[in-house]
Amino acid sequence: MAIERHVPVAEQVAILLHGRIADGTYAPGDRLPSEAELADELAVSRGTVRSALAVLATAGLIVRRQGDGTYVTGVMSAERSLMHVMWEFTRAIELSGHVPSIRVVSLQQRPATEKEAAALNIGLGEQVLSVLRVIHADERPAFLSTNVHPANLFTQAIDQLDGTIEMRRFLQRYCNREIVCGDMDVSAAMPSAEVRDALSLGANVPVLLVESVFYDADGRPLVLSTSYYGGDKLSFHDVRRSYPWAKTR
Amino acid sequence: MAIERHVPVAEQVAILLHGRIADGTYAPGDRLPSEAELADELAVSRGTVRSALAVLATAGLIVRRQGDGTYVTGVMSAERSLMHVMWEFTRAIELSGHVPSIRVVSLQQRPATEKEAAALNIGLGEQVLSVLRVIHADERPAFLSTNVHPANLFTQAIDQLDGTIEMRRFLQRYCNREIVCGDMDVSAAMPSAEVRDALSLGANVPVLLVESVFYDADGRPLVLSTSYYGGDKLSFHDVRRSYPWAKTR
DNA sequence: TAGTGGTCTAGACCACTTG
DNA sequence: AAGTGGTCTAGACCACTAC
Repeated sequence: MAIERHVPVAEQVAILLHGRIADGTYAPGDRLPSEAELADELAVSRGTVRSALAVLATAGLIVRRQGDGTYVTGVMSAERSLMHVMWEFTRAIELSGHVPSIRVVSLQQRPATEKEAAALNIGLGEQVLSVLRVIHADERPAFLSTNVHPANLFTQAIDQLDGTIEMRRFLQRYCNREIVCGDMDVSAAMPSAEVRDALSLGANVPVLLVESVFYDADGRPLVLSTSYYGGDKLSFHDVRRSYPWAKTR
Repeated sequence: MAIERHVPVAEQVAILLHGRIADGTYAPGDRLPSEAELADELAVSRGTVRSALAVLATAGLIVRRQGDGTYVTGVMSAERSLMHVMWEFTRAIELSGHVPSIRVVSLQQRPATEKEAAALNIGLGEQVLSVLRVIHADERPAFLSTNVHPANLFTQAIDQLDGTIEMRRFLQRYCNREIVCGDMDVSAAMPSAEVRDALSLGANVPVLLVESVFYDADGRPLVLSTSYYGGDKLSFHDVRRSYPWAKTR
């Protein structure tokens, strides 16, 4: 028998409301029913409705105005931060209207370099799993990406691993770990000959270089990722996350 | 008599706990008192304590583990997203250990171009306020930035505006608007002669180009910002914001 | 098993916007 | 004045972890 997963009520409410926005029951510009009405209709407490609405508001799907009401914005994507782009290349490519595919160049286990050991918080020379891939958009190479994981996260033999799945799912499936945050460096660079080749670029075309370390909820490094992007630009949406009380005087 | 600002209890609790973490009362690695103990000590409800802790957890200052406890992480900066970097250049420069300064190149009012009108959701040819600035780090130019605002946000005469203050404060002070989210494009580019000059760059050095539109809580565009960054790399920290239920199956 | 954080409820009052 | 979202409370039960 499958594990019975307890699904929080607020989550179910959020999914339900998300569905109503997605299918146009609540269309962009519409005002949603009040918290009290929703609580009444769904037979849950007002606090539960508020939790669900807070999720949708944070995602940008709705806007809430005290004394007025809750309105549908028309924004539908909740996963457009730069971090999401970097850990879910294919979704980012889909969102921009192209067809993604992942090709594995190499997948190997080897000792960590000094830089990798420092970033992943492991001993120098400890084993790492290194995955080099090219992510295509409509059969044209877009990203050249190297993911380096601490090998001790994995229990499977290396030839059991499927390198064509997205980094985040890869970590979920094989390590049962969830990416929660990341430190990222973005810079402009002239590509080396290898990178230029892999991305089929002309001469004298700069690329974006994104170097990231992603962590789980406990702050453990899961992956050091180095990605070159040869396309036009990376687009994303960001929402404020500073302290609400951090007013500028 | 000054306006009496009502300060939510949860916010006061968050500030208090933030202070205890900052001053080492709760040191990195320490376990915080339980929610019940904090609620008891501060004479507030457990829900209020939870709200405060949620803010600190989102900022990354603490980690919470069900059945175990709440722990201090050692991470102190809550404002390191790329969006914050782009709207608070000087803070980003400070965080990287340098001394920032802002120099205004020009500040003028003129009709909007087609691109500006589209981005700012105003009519073509409506007036905009355009601010061109160079942001220095330790007397070396780091960013060349143009901010274009809808002129109708401003009531002051143009010569009353102080262009040396940060964009976010600028909007707060003169328009009473708060930046809440933004759409951003990041790309690598070869700088034009003017940009190369302004940033004192050598030949054949690529720059980062960040084009952003920032919005207030109601989705109104406040500014179209175009920034060139001539330094090594932009570093920032990002926290997951996808739907908690958006599990990858 | 005791104690932690996670969720939900029902009710109250406040701040704000709209008519 | 009526109705909205924003905040806070007190209490309950559950899921999980450490001992």
